[in-house]
Amino acid sequence: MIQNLALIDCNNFYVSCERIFRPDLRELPIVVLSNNDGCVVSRSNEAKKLGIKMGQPWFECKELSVTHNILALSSNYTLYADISDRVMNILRSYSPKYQVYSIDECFIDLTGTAKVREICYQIREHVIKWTGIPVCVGVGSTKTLAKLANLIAKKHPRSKGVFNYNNLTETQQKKLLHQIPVSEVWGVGSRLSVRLKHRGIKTVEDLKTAHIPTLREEFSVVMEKIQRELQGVVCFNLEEVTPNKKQIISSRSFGKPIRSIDILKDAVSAFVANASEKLRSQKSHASTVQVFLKTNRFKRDQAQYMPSLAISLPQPTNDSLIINRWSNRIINKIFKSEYSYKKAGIILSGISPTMFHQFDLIDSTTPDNPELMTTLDKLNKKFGRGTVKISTQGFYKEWEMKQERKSPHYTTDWNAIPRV
DNA sequence: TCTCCGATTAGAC
DNA sequence: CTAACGGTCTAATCGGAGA
Repeated sequence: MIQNLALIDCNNFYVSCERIFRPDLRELPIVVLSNNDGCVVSRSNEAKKLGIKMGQPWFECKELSVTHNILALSSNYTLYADISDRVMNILRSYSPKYQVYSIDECFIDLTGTAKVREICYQIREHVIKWTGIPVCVGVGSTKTLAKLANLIAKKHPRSKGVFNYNNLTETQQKKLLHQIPVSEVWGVGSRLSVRLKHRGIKTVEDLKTAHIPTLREEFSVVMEKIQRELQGVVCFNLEEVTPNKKQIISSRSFGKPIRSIDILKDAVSAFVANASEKLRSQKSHASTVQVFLKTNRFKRDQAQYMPSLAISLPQPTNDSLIINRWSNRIINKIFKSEYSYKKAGIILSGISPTMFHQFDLIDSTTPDNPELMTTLDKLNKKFGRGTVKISTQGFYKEWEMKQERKSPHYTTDWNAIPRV
């Protein structure tokens, strides 16, 4: 039977989250900035119309923002994650088979459901009524086609936020795919679309009907799967259980350049706390710790230095204190005092489930302390991140990122609720 | 010269 | 006042060491 797979995608998600608590911002051109108030990562339709590009550095928008009074907000991920949870909880009530694909996207399997179109409109109404977030729904027989259908739902006002590709006749499908540039296909980014264009593949219909052996030769097995998906053959299944991460990264650009090793260690200990907490939450251990430092790559006139060093742990662990000791050693090794650093980070890899951990009975030099870590996680969850810290983490403020335009944590902090 | 494996890069969102 | 440019993850590819 043909799948009725729906992709629900929140419109301008971060901007929409901000607007829930600031109705005065509706209809106004606003954007949300990435960490460190660096780039534009979410735009209201009004901001899009004024020509603000996705990913554009905010300082480049200065002129536009002044002339058109565009408001920029720092990103508030605590708020967005909380709103996302609420949206996902509503969506999963429509089908037991679903996949939360990203913070603002979810696939739900509506195969076998009668009146798919009506249900999709109902979903839209339900979500906006209960959370205030506008969404669009695209339906197709594969993930790739559902994504494409969602694009139509977003772009064409006539669709009123819902588009079902499965309802089209073959002729209509062909005509539609012929109008969409290949760069809009899920998995085809800027570089691939240039290469495809080189081969004469410009529209989605071109890709769907392209010569298979050529496609395999010139591109990858992934491209072949994308083509099959466009033809209606399922190659990307719904992943109902989210697989454990194989690598956990925590890194950040600093608010200003850092020259002091102590401040760097302070910053990295915060990254360690963050990454190992994630590791513990998926009940895993890591066997490799890697730390990297970077100077500001945009300052062409300054000497660049981007050291990175990975070490294998004597035994796998998820203990923040142990990981922090190793990361400090790495920093001692790679740090050079003649540079100013703009970014640092930690990468945990060699990840395996906690239960497979082989205890080393002979070398018990630095035993980890699971009870301490569990307590630490509980306290930080209850009272907020950073309540209990490791090492000197948080002693220095110099490295903290710039966030000059942040909104309150409306839904996760009682004190943030405006008083009447 | 081949193979293995960690390191690095490319690409996506 | 001035300078100001994200973060996370996976897969593919590279390249050096040892067989």
